[in-house]
This record gives sequence, C-alpha cells and structure tokens, in this order.
Amino acid sequence: MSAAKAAPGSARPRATLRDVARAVGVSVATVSNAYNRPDQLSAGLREKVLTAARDLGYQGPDPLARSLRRGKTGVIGVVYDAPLEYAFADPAAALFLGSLSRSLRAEGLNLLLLSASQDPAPVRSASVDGLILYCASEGSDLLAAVLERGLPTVLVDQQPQPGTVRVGIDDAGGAQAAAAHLVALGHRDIGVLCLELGPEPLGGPVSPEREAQASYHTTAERLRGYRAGAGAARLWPYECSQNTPADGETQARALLTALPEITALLCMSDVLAHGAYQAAQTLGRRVPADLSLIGYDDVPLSAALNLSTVWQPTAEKGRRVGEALLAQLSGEVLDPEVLNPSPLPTRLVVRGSTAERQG
Amino acid sequence: MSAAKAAPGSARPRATLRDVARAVGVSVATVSNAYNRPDQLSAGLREKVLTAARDLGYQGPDPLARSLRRGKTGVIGVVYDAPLEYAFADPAAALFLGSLSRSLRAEGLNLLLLSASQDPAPVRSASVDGLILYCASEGSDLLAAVLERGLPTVLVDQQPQPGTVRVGIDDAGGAQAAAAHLVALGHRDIGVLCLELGPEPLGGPVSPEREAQASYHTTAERLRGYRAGAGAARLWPYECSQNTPADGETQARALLTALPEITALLCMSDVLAHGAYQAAQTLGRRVPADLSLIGYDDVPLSAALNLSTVWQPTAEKGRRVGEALLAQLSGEVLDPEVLNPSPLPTRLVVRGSTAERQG
DNA sequence: TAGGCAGACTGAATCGTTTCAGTTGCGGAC
DNA sequence: GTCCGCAACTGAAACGATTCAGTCTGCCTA
Repeated sequence: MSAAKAAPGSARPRATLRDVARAVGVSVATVSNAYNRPDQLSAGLREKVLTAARDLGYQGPDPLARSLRRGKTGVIGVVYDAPLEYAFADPAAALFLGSLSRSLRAEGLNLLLLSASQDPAPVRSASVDGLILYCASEGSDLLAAVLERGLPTVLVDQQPQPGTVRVGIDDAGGAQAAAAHLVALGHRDIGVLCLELGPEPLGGPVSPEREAQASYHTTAERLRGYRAGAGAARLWPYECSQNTPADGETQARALLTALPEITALLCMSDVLAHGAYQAAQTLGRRVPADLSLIGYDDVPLSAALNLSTVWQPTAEKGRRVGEALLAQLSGEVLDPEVLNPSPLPTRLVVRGSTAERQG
Repeated sequence: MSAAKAAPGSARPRATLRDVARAVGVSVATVSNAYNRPDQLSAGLREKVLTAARDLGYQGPDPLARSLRRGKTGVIGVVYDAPLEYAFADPAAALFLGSLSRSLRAEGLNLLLLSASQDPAPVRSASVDGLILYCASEGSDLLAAVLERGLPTVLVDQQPQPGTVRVGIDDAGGAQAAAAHLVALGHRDIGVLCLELGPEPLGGPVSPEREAQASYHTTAERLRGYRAGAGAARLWPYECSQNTPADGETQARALLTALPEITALLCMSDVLAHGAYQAAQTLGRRVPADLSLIGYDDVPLSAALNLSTVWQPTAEKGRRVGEALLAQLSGEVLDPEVLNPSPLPTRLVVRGSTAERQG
C-alpha cells in the first residue's frame, strides 16, 4: 500500500534536486540550471528535467536552501513592540503597512510581522533582509536588538539614531495646531486622551512624573505639542493603555466624569476620539455644542464621522520607508539628508466636531 | 568593484560559528552547543565561547542556516489574493489577522504576509512551515499553488477542498436574516452593495451572468442569502471593485441616483456601509428615515455609527484557524470534524440604521 | 590538419548550521 | 587492576540548493 501517502501528518521525504538529477541521469547543476538559467542547457533536456520533476513531485528549488546559498530571503521584518492585535486595530497603522507593502512588492519583497512584545528574541531569529522598527518605546531593548542585526534598517516615528535611517512626522507641530485651535475657540479646560506613555500599561490620570518619563516618542511629542499650543489653558491628560475605541471611551468617560468643567478633548489618535465620541453621547454631552473633540491621524473614517483631526501623510510615510529600505538593499550610499530626512508635515483639519465654547 | 570594506552598505563578511570556534580553539559543534544546549559543555567554556562571540561580532546562529538544518522556519504564510493595502483597509481582516497572530504567537510563530495578487510565485517561493489562504477567487491558480506546496494549510472563507482544513462562517444565513429584516420592515426595492464578484475589477450594476459566475465564495454566498431572504422584494445589486468606504460611497451614490425608488441598502461589508452612509448624507437622504442601511461583519466602529449589521465571530475565526494550523504542525491526525467543521454562526444585529419604510 | 571556439554539461566547493555517533580522560565500584 | 559510566568535547555527515571553473564534443575556419 501507499505507506508514505497514507498518514496525513507524516510528510513523505520531499524530492530534491538530486533525486531529479538521478532520475534524468544528469548532474544537479543541470537541474538547477533548468530552473534558474534556461539558456544554459538545451531546450530538449530542460523539458525532460521539468517532466521528471513533475513526476517525482518535486516542488522546485527549496526556498530555504536557495536563500541560504544566495544570501537573500526576499523578506522584510516589521517589528512591532506590542501584540499585533493592536497594530491591526489601528487604521493608521494598517494604512502605513499597506503603503509600505505596496512599495516593497515592486521588488518582490514580502512583509514578516514580528511582534516582539516582551522579548527581542523574534528579532534576532528572523530570517530577513531588512528590518523596520515601527513602534517601540525608548527604553526597550528592541531597538538595540534591531540595530545589532546589522541589516538595512529603517526607524519609523522614533527618536533618531546615529547612522540609521529614520522616517517621522511633525508630531508636535500638528498637536500644537490642534491645541491652539481649541484655545482660539475659547476653551480653557481641555482634556487630553493620551496614547501609552510607557511600556507598562497604565490607565487614568497622568502624573507629572509619568509625563516626564514618557518613553514613546510619538506620545511624548504630541503631548509636548499640546502643551506648546495650549498656552494658558489648562490641560488634563488621561492615559489610555490601548489604542482602541473601547479604551478611549473608558478613559474619556472617566475624564469627563471627574472633571465636568472640561469643554474640549484633545485625542492622540482618531481611534481614541471615536471612543470619546461614544462616551460623550453616553454622558449626554453633545458634540460639538457641549464638547469639542479633536483627533489625530485623520484615518479614512474620520471624514465620515465629521471629526476634526490632525492629518498626517500616513501613506507617504509608508512609501518613504519602503524607498529608504530599498535604497539600502541596493547598497546605495546614504547621505545625511536621506538618513534623517526632515519630518513629514502634519496639518490641522477642522471639521464639525469642534466649536466655540458655550458661555 | 570597489573595496568591499569602504562602502557603508556593503557589510563586512559576518562572523560564523567556525570563526568563533577557531578563536576559542574548540570545534564548531561545541560553539553550537554553547547556544543550543548549555548542558553539553562546562559553564566555563561556554562563558569563553560567548565572550569570543561578542568580541568577533558574531550575532548568534544564522536563522536561515538553522532553519534549513532543522527543517522549521517558525513562519506561517498568509496568502491574500489582492494587494495587501486592501487587506489592511478592512477592519474585519485586521481583526482576523490580529486574532490569528495571537494564537500563533503562543507557539513562537510569526506571520508572513504574501500578497499574490497576479501571480502565485510568492506562494511557491516562500519559506514557511504552513500556509493560510485567506481570500481567493475560485478560479485562481492560487489555491492550486497553495495545495501543491503540501504544507499544513488552512483555507479561510473558502469553498471546501477535500483533505484540507477549512474554516468558514454561515455567510448565507446572516445575509438571509438581513434581507428578511428589511422585508419585514416593509421594504420592497432593496439595493445591494456587493463585494467583488470576480477577479477582474468591475464596478456598477451586476449583470445576471456575472452574478451566476461569482467566483468569490463570500460574495456569492452572501448574495445567495440576500436572495433567499428577500422573497418577493426586488434586489438591485451593484458591485464595488474594492472594499473601501470610498468605493462604497461611489457605488451607493450611483445606485441611489439611478434607482430612486430604493428605500433600503444591503451592504456586504460594514466598510461599504460606512461609505453608503456618506453617500446618503450627500444625496440628502436621512438614515434610517429615508433609507435603511445594513452592513456585514460588525466591525468595532459600527456600534459607534449605530449601524445595523450582521455580526460574525471574526476573532473566533482567527483563533480556530490558528488552532487548526497548530494541530497540523504537531502532526495530529485530522478527523473529518476538524477538517471541515461546521460554519461559525452569524447573527443579525439591529441598531439604528434600519427602520420601517416610509409610506 | 590543426587551431579555435561556442555550446552543453559536470564536479566540487560553498552557504552556516545541527546533530549523531564517537572518542577521550577520569573518578569510583568491585 | 579492571571495568563501567559519565562528563566534556569532537568529526563529519547532513540540510538543499547555487555557481565557478572546467571538460568534452563537434563544427567552423584557415
């Protein structure tokens, strides 16, 4: 009986180049050439090789062995320092990854998602040609692990590192504009829905110490921008431990309940703002009449929700990261301008969720 | 060629196990053991090896060579037959991938995103331990390429295939409930915003031929369910070539303009429904007073938008897929129940976007 | 007839590990 | 004194390909 075939789990030993070579009576080099350099053998022989391969159930050259020999895997690792669920839950991240994948696909590169939440091990043991560090807190040893690999690398929305390409946006500028907008509308007590400030999850009111020690670059910059734009207005920052509508709603409700005098809310992401919207409705506060709301990122849905927000060039960011990586892969020399380009611009988008403060 | 050392891009030849072994004066096996089986050598020697490795700039065993030798890569390929941008743009897909990645991470597996939009080549040349076919039209040679690899495989939302695990949901049942709900509310002319029916992008009204030849399982099933639930009511299907709010808006506007008698809209995804919402506003039709709207998937945001929709257990689906794959990887025998489990249930969620038809 | 040359194919080294099957040296049991 | 067992380490064969430098025909040219 077909012993090897019967058991579903137990893979029969796969055919290799050598098996095919033996079957046809040629050398392995010739079989390899049949796949990789058709011009190196006669058409007739090539046909014979390919037929024999099919008969033997040979799948074509093993990708792993090929990668080892060639020194290229065709894979780019995207390192995320939180569970991937969170990455996928954020439309801005999704947009970025989509745009990135688009620019890499042109070169036949695929994306390997590396979630190195606790532990940089996945970064060390990934077979990749390049790495992209997408989101990591400053203190984490993730950055070190990434740099140690010595592979072409791009840092995204991160503190610049000497000798490494970084792509970022003008986080503080956008935040400042958002805060200034609210102040101009007469708001004086403004709540802030913060993204994570540090790796240990912590929700609720943000203490000055925690604010001072903020280790996520994006969060720290946006908060700095809010402060700069708020002038004499009072800011009440609350931290959301996850970038989800649910957490935004929870913290917004806590914030609005604890501090009823607040008339406007600065949210560090649109996702949080969506949650805050929900909270406002639950609490019977109308947006924008009773509460002004402003997000960050300008994800596609925010237009539909009529949410004022800070736009960032997410897709462009992805494109740039892809290009910077490709440049390194092709061994281009990196001049400083490319290495650490000026941050991409952000822009305040005023829609219907912000209004003058009601007397 | 220029000097290899000078150019910043050209990496110096990396240190290998052999270099370390030579430096310490031991065999390569010992160095390997220092990393993989500390109990096989004295603590002192191990320390010496690790120190020498650090001095030489040795990064640890090369992942590629290790994978080749061990026959395991620790990577699962997720095959998507459209550009990845679309995958990321769909919150339901994101949720699924997040949940999947969660169940795989427990075993240290990472996700390789394979966009095989035109061409199954990436599927053939990916170094993976298993494959997940997420979204593919029936006719495409993608399915064949995936099955040919002979790796542990799970099909998602796909026509069942003999001998392969498939995880799916009750697409038709949910659709039927949605349609029936509208009919019960008195609607008799109902527009349908369809997802893609075939691989060639095609927007606008759906011809009976195209409907008959629908090659995407999900689309075909949902449409079938709508028809079953609609009874005597008239259905007007329009096709969206992309699952995006923008495309949903475009087609919804076209549909509502061409067929003003329509009083309700069945959308095959919440994302399309969000676009339709927008279109309705633009056209001055109030939801639900002038137009009932119902989506599919119940993505997180739809609750906030108060959108009636069909819920599906997206996260559970991801978990099941992960488990099914892990089971195969550990060589478990697959009984038919596991191989092709009954579809996961869907459920109509009535919110505020559907109402009785206005006389 | 010799020389040259192109086409077709092969041998063997190499990529960087892991791991099985030994080999050594040594202290303890009998 | 011999034998056993154990700990510590090594040799060499895989893993499955790619590729460089040949070798061997056979044909064309002078």
